[in-house]
Amino acid sequence: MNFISSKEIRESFLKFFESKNHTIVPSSPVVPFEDQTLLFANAGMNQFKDVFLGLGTREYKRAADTQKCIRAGGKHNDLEEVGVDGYHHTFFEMLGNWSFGDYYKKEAIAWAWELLTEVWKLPKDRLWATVYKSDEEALNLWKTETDINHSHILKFGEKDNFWEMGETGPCGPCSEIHVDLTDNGCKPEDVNAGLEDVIEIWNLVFIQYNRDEKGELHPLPMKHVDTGMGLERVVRVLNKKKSNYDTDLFTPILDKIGKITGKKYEGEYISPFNAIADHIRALTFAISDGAIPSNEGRGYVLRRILRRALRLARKLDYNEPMLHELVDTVVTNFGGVFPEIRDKKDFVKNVIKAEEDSFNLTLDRGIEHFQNVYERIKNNSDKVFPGEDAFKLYDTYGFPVDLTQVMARENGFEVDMKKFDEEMKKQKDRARAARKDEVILADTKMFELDEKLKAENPVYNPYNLSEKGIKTTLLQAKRIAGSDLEVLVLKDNPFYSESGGQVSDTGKLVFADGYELEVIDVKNNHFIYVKNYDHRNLFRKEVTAFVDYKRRRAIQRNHSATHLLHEALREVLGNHVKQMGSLVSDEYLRFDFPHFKKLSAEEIRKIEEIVNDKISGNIKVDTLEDLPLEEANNIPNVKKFFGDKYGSRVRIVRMDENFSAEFCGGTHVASTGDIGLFKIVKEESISSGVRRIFARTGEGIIRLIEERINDIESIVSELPEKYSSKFKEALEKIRDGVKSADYTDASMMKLMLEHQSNTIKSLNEIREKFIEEKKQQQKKMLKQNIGRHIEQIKSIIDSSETVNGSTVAAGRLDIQTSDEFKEIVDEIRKALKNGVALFAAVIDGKINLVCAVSDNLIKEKGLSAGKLISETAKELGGGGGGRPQLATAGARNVEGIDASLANFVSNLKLKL
RNA sequence: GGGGAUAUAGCUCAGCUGGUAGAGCGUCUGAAUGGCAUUCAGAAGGUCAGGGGUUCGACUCCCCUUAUCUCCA
Repeated sequence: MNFISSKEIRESFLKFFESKNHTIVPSSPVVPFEDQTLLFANAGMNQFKDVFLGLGTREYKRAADTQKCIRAGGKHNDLEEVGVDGYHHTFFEMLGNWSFGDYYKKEAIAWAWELLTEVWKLPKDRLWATVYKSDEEALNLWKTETDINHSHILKFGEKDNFWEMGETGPCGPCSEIHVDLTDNGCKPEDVNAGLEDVIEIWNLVFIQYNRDEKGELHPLPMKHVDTGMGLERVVRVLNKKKSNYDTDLFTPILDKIGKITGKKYEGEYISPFNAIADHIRALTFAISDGAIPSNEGRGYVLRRILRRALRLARKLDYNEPMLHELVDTVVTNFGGVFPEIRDKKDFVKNVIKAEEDSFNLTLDRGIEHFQNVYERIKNNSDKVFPGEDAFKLYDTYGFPVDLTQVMARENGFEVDMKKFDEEMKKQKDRARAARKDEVILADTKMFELDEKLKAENPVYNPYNLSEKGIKTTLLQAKRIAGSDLEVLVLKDNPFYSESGGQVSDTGKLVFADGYELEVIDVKNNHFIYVKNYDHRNLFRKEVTAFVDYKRRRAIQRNHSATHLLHEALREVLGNHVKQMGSLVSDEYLRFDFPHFKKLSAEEIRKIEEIVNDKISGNIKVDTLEDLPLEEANNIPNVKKFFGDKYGSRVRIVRMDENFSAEFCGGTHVASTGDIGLFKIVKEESISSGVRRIFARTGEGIIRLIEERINDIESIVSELPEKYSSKFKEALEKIRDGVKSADYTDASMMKLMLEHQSNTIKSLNEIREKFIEEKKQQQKKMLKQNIGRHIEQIKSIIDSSETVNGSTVAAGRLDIQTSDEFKEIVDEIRKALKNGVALFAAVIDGKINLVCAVSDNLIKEKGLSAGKLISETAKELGGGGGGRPQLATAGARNVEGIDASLANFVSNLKLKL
């Protein structure tokens, strides 16, 4: 058989199913932001999960695709295995075809056979089929629909041939196709035996049951087909290679690794080469789809993959960052099928380079810690590097244990790996135990419409808002146990319910008899929270619902501004910018997106300029209601949100056809001019690689100005009169200006903000100058005072008695602050050549004591300042200590000072 | 979600069982040299991350918060 490229194989698969009336769909992102239960896309069916669960539908009944998948860390794949053999991967492509309630086993089996044997020309006598032990239907179809050797159809049990999505949910029997690559042909018992030469290449799953909580199976009204075939494996089989890495999916990357490191792809180098080639594919695809290496969740999986690749690069004697250099090769080879990696190329390289640098830093720190441990143990005769220390290096400082082993061996030591593994097990047990304690509190049933309510057809329509309110009736009222909150359901609900980052509306309900209830929150479209409901019977009573109109309009300004900001960010920073989180309230808007460095002042200025230009253009905001999903997807540059699921019909909000279009269920201004001024007030990092922007619009700008005035006032109030007077005047003017300001006048707002910024700037300069002046003054004072104290100390010492040639000095010092007291402590020893001195000072009503003893007396008489001072301190109701030369203490009994000082002198005389 | 670690001068970090906050590099000043590299002498520079507690006294011990690093899930 001649060489067939991976590109041809991928294309022929899709073409084959297209000819069988399948819709070819793009791969879903490998990073499933909308599915919290899944770290990475790990099978082709992920994007159709909602269909199988009966929650969603598609425009088509047959589909085929090649799906980007990542399996790392979980049950399916141990990261440490990748590269060692020829068929484990972190990243791979899964070819698949699906039927949603359309064709079933017969076609699935016939077509699979046709593709494998007629299109790809695999020898029929080398193929084996397996079916679920009781699935006679599939067994017979293999016999009637294909010309497979009947002795090559085998039955297996649950483990191999029954597929389940989870503990409950859709499931069914499957039928696998295995290929025999042995030299002389295999026997039936070799299938599913884990042999390298007899491998499964295609799994056909027939979803026909739903498993309930009791574990019982119920037939599904709609039966589905879900198949999966690993591209890497197929390419290897069709090209008769021993290893997946010997295919054109990997060889260009392996060549590039060889070029960079100068090593040949042979012998002990094969496994690191393979692993690096595998890992760079995973990293490139995952980062392109929006994941970023970090210390938790999927980001952490990426970090581990990247660090493993770097560790293995060291086995190729290459210690420099090199992974980012491989991105180009990946993009050249896969950018045609997956254009997203081409678009994000530079971003991916930057992220990888940054992470490589950060790992090098971690390694440097780890080496230091290794040295510390080694210094401690180097003279040990057993030459064992303790497992606890190796674990600590790994656990706390991220230093890979294999590097510890290498470094230990270089010094003739061996790491105690048994102990290391024990520590690791403890760590895992801890994490697992903590997981069990989790309690799920969410009472979701509270916010679902029951059958009775559904029959009433309650309407959720927050879009056509009027200040006059809307008349409707009350369908339900339920108290939340243990609270003063009541949950109401209206026939028509005009209150927006939190979604897509936009906060819920507030407002009030007014009943015909004048009874009013305040609306404080809305959940799941229909459920309205009110406070202090007095339990009168309101069932089916007429009510007028008033949304807090002013607040809603402020929210809408921020929401529309968020859309403009999103597109402006993409224009200024690049198209890797995606919404990772968003909050739209009446006060401000918040927007999170992936970006690897701080935004510069210039970038922020540009972004604001673009948004404000669009505002001053007063562009009409279009809402396309109830658009078919497919049509919506075709809108150029349309943005979807993570965290939202879309049905077959969607809502699009568009501002300027060439600028911004987003899937969005939120409410917006009529035209952009209503927004007023847009101003970014803060830009920060919330985790590595993720930035957060806070911005304000419209009335929020006025609030911003007012907040700033308060800031300025508090600064001014700290300043002395000579600096503050002119600012006080300016403040009054601004306050007056704000009162009469019109927030829709964007240029006026802009002027006010600029003027204010300048004021704050010059104010801060003056403040710093003032603080510096004050500080210098205090220092000068301190010096002067200390000079005085030293004089006092000297005079006390000079006028003290001497006993046997040694001075015995004691006295009170006139010191007010503990700073000054600290400063004079070592001056005492300087002034005291031969003798003992004890000084006391009362600071803040407490006694501070210091005692000094000259060196000769410590040696000759065994005196200790620490002991002496603690005796005196005890007398005075305190304690203290220190070294023999010098000690300090504190006490409370101020009246006793003079007596204790006298006592001290007379006691000492006896000792000298 | 759970565990470990770190936060001290502009930078890199010491600081023991509570009792005088330090080093190296950098900065500034001065000296040596025709200039630079360099050498020597001196100086400035600290809310010991923030907040609470224990204590006569906390950089040090305890608790909380924040930020960063790291491992496990």
